[in-house]
Amino acid sequence: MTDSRSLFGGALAIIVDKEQKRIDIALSCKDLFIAKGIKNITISQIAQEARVGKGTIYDYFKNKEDIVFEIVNILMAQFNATKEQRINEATSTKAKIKIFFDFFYNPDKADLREIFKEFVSISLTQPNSDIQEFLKDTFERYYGWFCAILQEGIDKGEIQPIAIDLARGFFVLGDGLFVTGVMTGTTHNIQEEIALHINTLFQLIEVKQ
Amino acid sequence: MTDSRSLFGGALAIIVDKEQKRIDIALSCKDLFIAKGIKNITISQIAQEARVGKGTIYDYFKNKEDIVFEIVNILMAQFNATKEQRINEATSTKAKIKIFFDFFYNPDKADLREIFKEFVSISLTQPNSDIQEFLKDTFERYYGWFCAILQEGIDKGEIQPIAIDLARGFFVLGDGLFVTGVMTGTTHNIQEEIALHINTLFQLIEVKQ
DNA sequence: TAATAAATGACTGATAGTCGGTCATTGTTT
DNA sequence: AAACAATGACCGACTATCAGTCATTTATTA
Repeated sequence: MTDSRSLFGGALAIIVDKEQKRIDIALSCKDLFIAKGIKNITISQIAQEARVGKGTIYDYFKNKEDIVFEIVNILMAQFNATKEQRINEATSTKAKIKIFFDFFYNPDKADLREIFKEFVSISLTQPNSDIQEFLKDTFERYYGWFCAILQEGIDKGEIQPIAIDLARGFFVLGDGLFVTGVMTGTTHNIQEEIALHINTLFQLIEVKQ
Repeated sequence: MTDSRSLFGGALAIIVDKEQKRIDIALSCKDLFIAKGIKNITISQIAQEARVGKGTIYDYFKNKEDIVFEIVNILMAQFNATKEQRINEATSTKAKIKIFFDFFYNPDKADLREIFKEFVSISLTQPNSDIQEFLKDTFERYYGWFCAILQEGIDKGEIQPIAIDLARGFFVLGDGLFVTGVMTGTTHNIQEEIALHINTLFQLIEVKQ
């Protein structure tokens, strides 16, 4: 844990990489959050799981919600790292879009979705400026990306220009299915539902040869 | 409060209409929930606002979340009561659909949305069987209704049959916009966004004369 | 040894939820 | 009509729990 040193002036004591330790603590209790949910964990349990004292948790996090935020940040960063590549591998616009939405159904991402669910719950009722900023950035980035995929499809002559006007509502499809899916307990066939919707929409917006 | 009596055997004491009192308590603290949010209210404050003792709250509700659930139930029932009429007043299918989504933008329903937001947050992470049932019923009912509106439009020759395949994704539009809107703090122009999406979609699914 | 950063867990204040007891109302008995 | 019995409604003091703080200890380096 004690690895990086202050470069300014003489460091007189242990200097830990605060950022790294924050990550270590967050990851060490990730499974606990996924298994039990934020409401059913205590800070003491978290501290125990992370092998640190209770007070130490507060040296690195504002509160429980802040830990969830960190976990989401870490997992999202990992997710984003591979996402671009996976989308680029697809050839058609339709395939790209399906992959674009795979966050919502990819079995490998079940953990991320579970934490994301907690995060959405927090974001709805107790957002802070960091969360707001994160959400806004993430949204804009993905939405811009989604529009770029559509535009590319238009430029290539695959889909009609009208697709751009559908972008916003289209983009929100995943969120809507996710939330209603979780709430009604019908998350099993989200992949099919997304596929059906995209296929149907493509019947309408595809450029006829 | 003391009105109905047990009909079986001799009733020996005051009998209050439990259902009505549950409603009275819920409504009396509705504004408190809207103003502060569930996290920032204590049961004591709620009891004070409702002019009852703290213990009495627990005679009628399991916990704070249960109160939010009751408020949502009440407001939704009021909302539903007028919804059918408002939709029937519209003539075209497109107009009906726009009204169908007005939950998400009608200024008169801001209170309902505020409570609904809390309710969604709760439903995501601490659902119980009552909540699950409520959500499932509500969902099925509205989805069935939405499909019926589309089908009617198809039967009338207003829109193409393909619209039915879009129903699920289309239906989820409001939820998606609502959640992302709240999370990114961009709830102001939901009405326009819904209108744009519907108009665009109608360009594609309308039956050309 | 002095200086400083990091870590800690006992402590505090707040609050959710419980429980034993009181009160109000009405049926029953005399 | 008075006394009593039975019961549901109501309540707030009490308990248990837990988030968050802070005085103290430990570790490291010069």
